[in-house]
Amino acid sequence: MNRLPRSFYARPTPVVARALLGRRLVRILKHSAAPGAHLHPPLGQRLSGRIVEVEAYAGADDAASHACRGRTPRNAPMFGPPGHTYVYFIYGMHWMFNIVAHQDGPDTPPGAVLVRALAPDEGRPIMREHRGDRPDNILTNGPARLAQALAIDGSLTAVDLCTHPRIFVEAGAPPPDGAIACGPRVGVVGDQRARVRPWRFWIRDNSYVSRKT
DNA sequence: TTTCGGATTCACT
DNA sequence: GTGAATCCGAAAT
Repeated sequence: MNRLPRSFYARPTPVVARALLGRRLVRILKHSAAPGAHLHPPLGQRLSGRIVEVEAYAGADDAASHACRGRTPRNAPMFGPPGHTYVYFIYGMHWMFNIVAHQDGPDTPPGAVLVRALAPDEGRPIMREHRGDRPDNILTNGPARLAQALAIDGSLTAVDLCTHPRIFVEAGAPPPDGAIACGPRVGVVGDQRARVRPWRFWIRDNSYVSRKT
């Protein structure tokens, strides 16, 4: 295990977003209670995938960011230390997994990176169960899908990726610059500046990216 | 206390 | 391509 250090997340949000591509998001599930399980170390089932698509949401002047209207109980993690999680519920049924990322300090704007897609790796059979036995090509290509596949919900908001035993990001292998594409974020409507900001980053030609264009 | 709409997905046409 | 599902946070009443 080789977790990304706190300093990785303590940079401008779009910089962190781009740098997260290719890294490995890891989720450790508790073992089901098997006879004699208490005799062994709590290793747990390991699920993981490489991050292939992300979006940055940052600053007081980003109308698409949950933090744009100031701190509330929901978005409080975005105002906290970099390297923590921000998980929220939307559309009455979906969980979105974000990583808090912004420069450290008293007057720096809050920000977070939405993880939109993974290329699934370890624990695929378990992810498939979580996803209702849907085919592998729609296992983790979408923010709500990957949260479901990795069993991520609100209980994992505001936890520290640098120390939490059951969710973290490993250094992995970032793609070459030429393999990275960027463009406007998905589902952002209204405010013109927010709409056109090229803060969605993905690995070019990767089949797990949530949508074309 | 009510209303509104959302960083989405799925089933169906 | 279209509409439904379904809850909660935030703003308005």
